[in-house]
Amino acid sequence: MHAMRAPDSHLTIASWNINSIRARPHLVAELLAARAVDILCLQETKCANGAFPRAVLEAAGFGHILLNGQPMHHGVAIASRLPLAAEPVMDWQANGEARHLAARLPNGVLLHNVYVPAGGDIPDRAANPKFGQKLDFLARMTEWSAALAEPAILVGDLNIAPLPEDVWNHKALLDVVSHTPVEVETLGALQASHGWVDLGRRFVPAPEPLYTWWSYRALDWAASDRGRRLDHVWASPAIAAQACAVETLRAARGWQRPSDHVPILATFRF
DNA sequence: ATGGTCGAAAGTCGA
Repeated sequence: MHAMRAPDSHLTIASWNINSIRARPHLVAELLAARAVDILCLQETKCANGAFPRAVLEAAGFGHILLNGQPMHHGVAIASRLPLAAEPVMDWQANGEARHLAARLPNGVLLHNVYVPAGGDIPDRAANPKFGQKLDFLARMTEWSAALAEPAILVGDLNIAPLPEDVWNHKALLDVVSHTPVEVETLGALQASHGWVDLGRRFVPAPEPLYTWWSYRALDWAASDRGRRLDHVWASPAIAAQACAVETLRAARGWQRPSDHVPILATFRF
């Protein structure tokens, strides 16, 4: 008989673009009932802080909640079973959009929750300012990342599927925003700036297809399976060494009134 | 085939 670690030595962090928390509190409850999550990072909450439905999280034991929301668009949140200490919030576009939250966990680890701009439909700066704003957001984030002084975990909707196997058809999506070469290169520079380890791909290596998002516009998302891996969990090398599992919860795309994104869960031995 | 579906909001716009 060999020794086993106590359950409380494991910590599971989930990241999920919920596409409006007020429209989908039932999904949060379903996730927290289905999986042993300790910390839940949400993106696209789409509500002001005062309108955030805290009760659904508190009822599930997530009494520690950090919010960076705004009316209508964007918005991020971190909800936790464990106490969190708020850390400075970044505004990489300097335009007030709520796209970042940071928290220090009880064990001292820093957690960053990010919602990268989608970038519009046309992959050209001149024709589509949103595309340039997306690249600029990532460039400023890269400067920040390069200067980080301590190990961290970075999760969120990065709105880029970097690998050929991160999309349902690499060639067909080369000129589709989220998978263009310039976006992949820009995300690669961000990753390299800190040596971030892509935990999704550490546990499901390419060329296995891996997706976290399926369009609402598909007649049958599961049958066509035209997905993209837009949601990520990254960690500094020292923290990545403590990761023991990653799961993308594909089934959540089929839940009632689903988000178009599914949760990605990472478990660490801390 | 330039569609198709969502949410927020009450116009369309962004995703």
